Amino acid sequence: MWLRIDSRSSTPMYQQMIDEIKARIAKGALAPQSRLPSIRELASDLMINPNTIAKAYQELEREGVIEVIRGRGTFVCREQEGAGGAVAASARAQVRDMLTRVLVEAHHVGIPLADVSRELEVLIAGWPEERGRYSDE
Amino acid sequence: MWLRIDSRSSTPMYQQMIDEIKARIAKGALAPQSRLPSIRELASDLMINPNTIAKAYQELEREGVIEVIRGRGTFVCREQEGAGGAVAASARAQVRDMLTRVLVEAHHVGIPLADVSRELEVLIAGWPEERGRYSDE
Amino acid sequence: MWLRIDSRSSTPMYQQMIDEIKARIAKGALAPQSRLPSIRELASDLMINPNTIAKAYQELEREGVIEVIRGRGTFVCREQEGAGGAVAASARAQVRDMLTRVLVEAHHVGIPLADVSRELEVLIAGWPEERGRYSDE
Amino acid sequence: MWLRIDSRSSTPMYQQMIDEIKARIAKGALAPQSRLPSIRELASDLMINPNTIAKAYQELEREGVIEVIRGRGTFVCREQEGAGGAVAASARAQVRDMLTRVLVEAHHVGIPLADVSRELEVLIAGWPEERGRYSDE
DNA sequence: GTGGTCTAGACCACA
DNA sequence: GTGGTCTAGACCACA
Repeated sequence: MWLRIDSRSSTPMYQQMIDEIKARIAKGALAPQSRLPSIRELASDLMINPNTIAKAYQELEREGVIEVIRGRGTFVCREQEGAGGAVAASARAQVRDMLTRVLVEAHHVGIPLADVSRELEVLIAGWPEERGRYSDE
Repeated sequence: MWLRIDSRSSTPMYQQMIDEIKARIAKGALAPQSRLPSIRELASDLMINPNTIAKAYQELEREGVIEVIRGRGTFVCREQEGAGGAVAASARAQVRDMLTRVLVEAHHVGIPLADVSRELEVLIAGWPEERGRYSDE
Repeated sequence: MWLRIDSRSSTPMYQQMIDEIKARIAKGALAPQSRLPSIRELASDLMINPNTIAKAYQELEREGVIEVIRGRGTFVCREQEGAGGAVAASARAQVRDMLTRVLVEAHHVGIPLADVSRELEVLIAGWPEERGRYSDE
Repeated sequence: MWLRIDSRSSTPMYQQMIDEIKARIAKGALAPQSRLPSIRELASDLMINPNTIAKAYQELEREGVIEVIRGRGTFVCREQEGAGGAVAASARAQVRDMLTRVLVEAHHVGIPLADVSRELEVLIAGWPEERGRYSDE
């Protein structure tokens, strides 16, 4: 089974697919240019309505993560480089926002903020491939 | 206006309220024991149906964040419990999960992971009050 | 403080008073004929609205547990003997209903029914005074 | 009629539904995995507003008794968790509390405590299925 | 088809 | 005054 989806989860199935595919790409488990299963394949594989797969793929395409080439299939885009300037600013704002949420949640379950920081370091240290990007400092 | 809600957002209004109130408490902007506006007050303030406010308050009460005192009003709880035992494990797993999401998202918008880490440090440094909790190291 | 009431509890304060007073009588901590504090005394003692006390006392009087004697005060009734016949049947039905609830709850939290039974035996064994009533067998 | 609800009862209708459904599951009358009627079905069946049914279902889901599968319907959960750790302790305390209430009530209606005990034995003996749980002795 | 969100408004219980 | 329950009905997201 190419993908593992939990139909009982509260996050919609199409969203789970989006998250999982983006995660694989980010971790290098899905290389740029590589081909994704067709909607039909995946639908019968997961025993899920094809419309659900289609919705996930459409959203991924809209985000510029994958691209559909008529008659050939669906592929991971070469590079998703965050654009500079205004777009970058909003992207950073979004990341900051997500981090704030993590801290708020940590507070309410009684986890010290320092532990959150340490946890992040561990995750980054174990991250598969961070191919020579430069910090924008 | 006590709270700012975006009725056009895709996240439900009641969820926005929950998030915002938890954030304020976590940041110390809403002190323990302090009183929240009554459902009717907030409803007329935000021009939102009272049922929507009630739903948010009920969920916050269920989470142990606020408490209702009959006929008197709604108040921020004294203390959010420290993480202990099985609860702590799942809470930490959740935090790790949220952090992973942040890293995945950062990758896709082209933000170096080191920048995410730095951003987190900045947020923690500016966090209003972290009253002497101990890391569990 | 004669009585301990939790204003934060989800069970109404007047109901807590009813439960507690009935429990004390059942356990012999409040003897028949003994005098209860006046509404005013209790209200100022607990810093609670007198109307709330009055409501509890009224309900207890309606149930035949206490009696108000004009100008003298409020007293625990001599004996609350369950009447025979039809009343007894409905009383037994109520008890059976409560026991069923306990078993349902026990099931859902994963407590074996045998443990519930054992727990009940322990409670009965430690019951202060069961003055020679006869089982109706 | 799948469910019997008393709209004149002082216990809210949604609470009656919760109690009844949990009771059926505990007695094995509603098997794990089995499907509950849809909100709309049940609403028109009972001539009750769908929102009221939804509230009951949501609470049951929160308690981990049933689960919603998107677009498919609502189902009884596979297994109710066994009581372990801190949860177990508070669960047992709650059961003890409920039993105490029963004894207090029995006293006041004149039912000997021994009869309560016997009644419980009868209920347990007639309990549909108690599939090999172990007492924690 | 399924459940989730929200409104406008009535009525009730509690303090 | 406070919050809780319920209705009738609209509209939306998901599968």
